[in-house]
Amino acid sequence: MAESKKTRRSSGRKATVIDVAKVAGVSKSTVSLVLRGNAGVKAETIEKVNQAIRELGYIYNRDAAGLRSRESNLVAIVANDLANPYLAQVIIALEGQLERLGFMPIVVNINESVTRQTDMVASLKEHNVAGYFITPAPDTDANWLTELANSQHPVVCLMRDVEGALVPTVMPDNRLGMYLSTRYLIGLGHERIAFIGGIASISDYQERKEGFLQAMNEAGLVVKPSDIEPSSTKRQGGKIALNRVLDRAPEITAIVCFTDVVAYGAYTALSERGLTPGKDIAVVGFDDLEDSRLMSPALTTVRVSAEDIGQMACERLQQWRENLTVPESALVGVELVVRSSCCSVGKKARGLA
Amino acid sequence: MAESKKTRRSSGRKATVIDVAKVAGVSKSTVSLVLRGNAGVKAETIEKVNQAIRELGYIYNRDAAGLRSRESNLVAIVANDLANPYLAQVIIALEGQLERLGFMPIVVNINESVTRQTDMVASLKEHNVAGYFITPAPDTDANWLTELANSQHPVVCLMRDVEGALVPTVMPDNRLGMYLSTRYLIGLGHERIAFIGGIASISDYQERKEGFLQAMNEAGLVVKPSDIEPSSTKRQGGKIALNRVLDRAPEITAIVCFTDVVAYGAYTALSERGLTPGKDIAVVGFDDLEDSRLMSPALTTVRVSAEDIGQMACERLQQWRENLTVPESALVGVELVVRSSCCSVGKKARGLA
DNA sequence: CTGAAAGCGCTTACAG
DNA sequence: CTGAAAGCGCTTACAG
Repeated sequence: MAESKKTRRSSGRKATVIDVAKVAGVSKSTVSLVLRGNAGVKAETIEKVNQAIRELGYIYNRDAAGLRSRESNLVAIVANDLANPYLAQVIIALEGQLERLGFMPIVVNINESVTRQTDMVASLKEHNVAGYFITPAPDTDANWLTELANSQHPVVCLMRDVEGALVPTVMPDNRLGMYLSTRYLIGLGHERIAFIGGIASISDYQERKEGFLQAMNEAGLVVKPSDIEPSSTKRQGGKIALNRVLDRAPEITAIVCFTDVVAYGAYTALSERGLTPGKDIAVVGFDDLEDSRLMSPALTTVRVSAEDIGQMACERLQQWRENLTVPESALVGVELVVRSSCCSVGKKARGLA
Repeated sequence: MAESKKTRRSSGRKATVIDVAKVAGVSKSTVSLVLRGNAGVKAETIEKVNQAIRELGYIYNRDAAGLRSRESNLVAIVANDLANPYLAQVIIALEGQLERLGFMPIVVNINESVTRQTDMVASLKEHNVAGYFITPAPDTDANWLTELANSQHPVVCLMRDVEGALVPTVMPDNRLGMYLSTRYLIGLGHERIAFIGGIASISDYQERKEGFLQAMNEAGLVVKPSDIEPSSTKRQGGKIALNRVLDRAPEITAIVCFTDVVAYGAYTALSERGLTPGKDIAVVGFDDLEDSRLMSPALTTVRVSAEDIGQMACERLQQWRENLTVPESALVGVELVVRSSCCSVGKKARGLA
């Protein structure tokens, strides 16, 4: 039995729909209906077909199916940086959603390079993917993105907005998140607060900075331009930025970090300066990575649910496919998670002591 | 001009090879030869064809091409855990290599689940990918893997070995790496050394443990079973494992960690215990992640070049495709990177003091 | 619910 | 180097 199966399988070419039809004793069309899960085929027939498929080791040929039907089950997740742990979480959330909808998610990494982004997307077009999720590379051309959406399939931007592009974006409420964390620090009595990390050419940086500035302005606190220090979003960037800012102004008592990873870098730099976060200086992050509650002290940060981002992004893809109408952008809610990395200061601290 | 282009593009169906042939004034066959980069077409003709392609906004249909030629430019990277930063580095290295070879790398995340692995690979088969790189999920069936390699396209395992599977594996010399780091600790005078982190059902865990035990045995040091504490490979796992091991035996003076991430968790736990790595206790990791030199103290660890893994894995894929012969497995070299997380102890420390 | 026929857009011999 | 023809393995109307 096992022997005969093996023989049949390895004998000659791969099985096709025709072979399956023969073995099942039905027509090609019927096999196709079963393969596509079409309603209205007798249960008994379905069973016969599936039996034949197993027997022959038949493998569905999606190249042929896609050529004829012009449809594809592939959805591309075009990721700007696979080494970014928050993005990894978003990808995982997206994958879960997409599979439930019957899509095959494939991720393509562009490493923050517009050139790679252009090349990879061109290849994906040739493969006729059903839709795109994309965290656009810095300096992505708005027209390029709009054309992708027009001429091809649904496109949803994640995490970053490309100004002028007619494409829905799903991203955290960056402004609100930073506003909340900054207000929290102000409430603890901090008056000289620095903002470190992030690359100025990306939309989320601008939004987070605005949230920070808004909170400061509302409290009547001035922000010196030199207290804002952009940097790479890697750990190393946080370390460098923190040192720059504290070298210039040791009187700073609180640090707002562009992301948790930047905050981790700040932790390192502080420790090398003999300063303890949560005691000598306050630090807040953004993202609430899994690791952040394991830092010591545990990092106070802004939580953005990767699950929510994945879900809202998928909803938009579906809406686009079904109604053929371009969905609205969406802001995902944020939440301040208070842990142990912030101390009180000044009158506030004395008052509490 | 811009106007006429637009009109042409949006008028009706997508351009095909036939349209390109008409505009270029050549035959379908010639267009195909140009598309496939076939040698032996006049430069002038190539230019005419490319001009027509641009003019029409022609998009190559890989479903049709794949159906006819049975070839594909897709190579799948089946990743067990996208949240693992070391794996992210390996993926990035692999992508670089694959693109130079003209492949389109797509990554598929299986989240350490055999079920997802089976499902995703089944889908990839339907898409007729040209080859597979795979970091097998725990409890992967050796026969399943062998069959994948037999019946389909080249398969190269990364990082983990599946015992009994007839598939080449490219992974670090785990045994040597741990042997080196343990010897180093022994050289610093440590006698009671714990090994923490890692999941026992995966090959790299066994190999790293063996390297550790070998060094201990050679030095005539006994290892209590309770000084070996497996755990998840996440940061949280390292934290828990460290606490378990030190709760049982506070006299332990050095910790060998399964990975750098586990070591990060150990750092957290130590700090909460009021212990400083590199002063009160020695810690070594494995992987040499980018972050490890930024920890404070900077982590002593075993470096494995992700670039080398990517390169050797690609070589094997190519060899398989070209010679139709299954390549040998390969061990990638390792290197001990001494930084500041290890202290001397006992006679050794006193001698130096 | 089933069958025979056409066709998706390429590539592949093969003849010129 | 080019052209006419066949065919890859499906899905899609359409007739029964």
